[in-house]
Amino acid sequence: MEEELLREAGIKPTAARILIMRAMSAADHPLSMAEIGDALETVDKSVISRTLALFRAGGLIHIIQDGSESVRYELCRCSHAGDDEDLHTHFHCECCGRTFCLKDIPVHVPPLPEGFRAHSVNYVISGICPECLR
Amino acid sequence: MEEELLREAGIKPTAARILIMRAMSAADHPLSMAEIGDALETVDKSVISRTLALFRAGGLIHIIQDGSESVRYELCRCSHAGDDEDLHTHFHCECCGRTFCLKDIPVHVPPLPEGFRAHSVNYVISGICPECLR
DNA sequence: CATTCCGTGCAACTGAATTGCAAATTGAGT
DNA sequence: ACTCAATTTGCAATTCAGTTGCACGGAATG
Repeated sequence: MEEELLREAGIKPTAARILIMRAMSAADHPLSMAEIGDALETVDKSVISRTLALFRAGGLIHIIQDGSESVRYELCRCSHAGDDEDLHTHFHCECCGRTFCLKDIPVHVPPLPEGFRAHSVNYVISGICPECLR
Repeated sequence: MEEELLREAGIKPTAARILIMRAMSAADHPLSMAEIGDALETVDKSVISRTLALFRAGGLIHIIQDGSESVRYELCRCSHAGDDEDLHTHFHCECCGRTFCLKDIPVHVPPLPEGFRAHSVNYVISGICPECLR
């Protein structure tokens, strides 16, 4: 339940925060700030902005840059242990603008050159989705 | 030489365009619009914006979203054949903000589910670079 | 040489996101 | 339950990157 998750992350579970969390877990794909705003008309975008920053600091969500104008946010499914990414691939449709989670395609993190320390990965494939293709 | 490249792409090689091209090939990492602007103080940002759009349409450059506030652009090294990405990995340092090209690490494009058509790939690893780590 | 086209640079605009601040809400202590 | 301090919320104003409108100027064309 949403309240639990927030408490675990040390975040006070207020009404707005629960709503935002719920909207994100209801969606089957990463949401932009604007999309969250549309889904939750009672919540101001400034609150969404601050809440997402908070969630991110708490390791509850991560960011995806899919090539659309705005950044998208997605709940972490993995246990959050510093490294904050769910390692699956995303697909961004250049035609309809939607972003899909390709849960079955894992991201493989290659061995990095000496001295680099990896923290997260952004792996997005752009192209045309089945619906737009037909 | 820069002029050649532009002509090949069907782009008239004007002074500003050659300067921008040169700045990009001089850099060993992808540049943001702002960085190009800093390097070329005589060229207006509107010109840079329009030029980058032109280069992109001509398949000369591609985009990288590395998690920093702004998008970065990089010259394509590969022959440009519709699919416009150089398939190597990038590393973005969360500390100093620089973006490195990991030329030796190829991006492997996985087989996609039925009906998806891939066009380009954005593969960026974020973390801490060797210099910031010490 | 005249005319048209295109590139350039300034200024104004756009849109996403953030910040300042006052009002509302929360929850801790009594 | 009641009060008070601290936090959260929502509005308005701001910021900032990037883009667009437009007029000037130089290059290409006939």
